[in-house]
Amino acid sequence: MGRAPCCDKANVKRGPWSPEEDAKLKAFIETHGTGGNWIALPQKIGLKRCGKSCRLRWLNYLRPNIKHGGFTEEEDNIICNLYISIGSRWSIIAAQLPGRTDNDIKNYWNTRLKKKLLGKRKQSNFQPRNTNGLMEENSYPNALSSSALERLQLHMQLQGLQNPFSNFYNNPALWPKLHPSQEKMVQTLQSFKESSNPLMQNTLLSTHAEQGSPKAEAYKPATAADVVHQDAVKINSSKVDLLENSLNGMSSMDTSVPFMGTENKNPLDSNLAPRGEGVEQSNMGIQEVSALQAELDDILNNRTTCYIPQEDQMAEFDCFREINGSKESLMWWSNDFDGKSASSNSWDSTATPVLQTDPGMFQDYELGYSQ
DNA sequence: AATGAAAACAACCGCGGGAGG
DNA sequence: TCCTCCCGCGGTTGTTTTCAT
Repeated sequence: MGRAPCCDKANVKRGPWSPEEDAKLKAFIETHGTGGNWIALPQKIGLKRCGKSCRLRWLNYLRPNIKHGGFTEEEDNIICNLYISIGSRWSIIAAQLPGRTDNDIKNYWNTRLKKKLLGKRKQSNFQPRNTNGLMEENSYPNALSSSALERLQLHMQLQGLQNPFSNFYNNPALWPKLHPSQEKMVQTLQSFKESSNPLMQNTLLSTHAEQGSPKAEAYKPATAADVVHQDAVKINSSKVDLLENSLNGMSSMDTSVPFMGTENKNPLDSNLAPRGEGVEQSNMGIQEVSALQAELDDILNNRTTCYIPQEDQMAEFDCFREINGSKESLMWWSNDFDGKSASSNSWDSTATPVLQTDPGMFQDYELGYSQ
């Protein structure tokens, strides 16, 4: 059983839109709106187009205040930063760039920006070396998806040695505000763990309380900062869960949830934990328990593991020789992140683009405008 | 000037999730 | 609570334009 088609494909026109079709669609929507039903809209105005096609045409080209082409350097920086931190979530990225659509940004990234940034990458490089300095087969970077590797490389290129999460972890001012119910939970849990690290509070919240709180569940993240924050919490909560469960000797632990699941899109995540392996409870020896205890302590004390490329790996990239930015350059997010931006979207020109609030925010590094 | 390759742009497709009955 | 419909998203494909030879 396949999915039912959204329209009768035999009777709809496909391909480029004519000026007449554009005019019809634009005129109708400007006077009547979409009517809340894109599927029915083409019949209303006598267009032989799929409703989805109409929607796409309107959102990407016909609605007011759309900008095409001519991306500025600042926009490049924003796109690059956000891609590295949250991946290909184009709608979220577009929400930070008024007048830009997710499709436009996606195309721009795929056709130009990515090449601009990665074009200088040496082929067949970034092979990790073993202790003898020899290339290893099937080693970690090869196991990463091209997207993950791309983001990792971009991140390293732009941020030097910094793990994107490390500054984020260490600077509470960068964290997005929590839902009030979450804040309350944090306060409760604070005394429980006596942790001085607010992120750990969030971790505990996520690990032990979030699923049981409909309000917290309903508080869906929508900003770039929210997404990054959520990723960070997810990483640590998974790990803390596993470690705590291990140390508690829970025999019923679900080891089917690896640290690096398919949802985990951040390449750096893979450095935070063993790849895809659960903990063998029954065979766990004292040494393993000690190691886990130490690892848990690291997390609780905010000593997050991060991928630090070796000198020789760094040297493999032309880009590193071009970096003149500061290692402290990852202060992407201001305190202005809050719930109000969560409702923004790419076609809402009235939405406050949170990343625009500080024009100097992206001065820490420059893209390679050498061409 | 012709032609093929590459780049850029535009549109389509299918899936997931939310809203509402 | 379940089911259906629709919207929105991200990946992919198709078309057009530009560039190099």
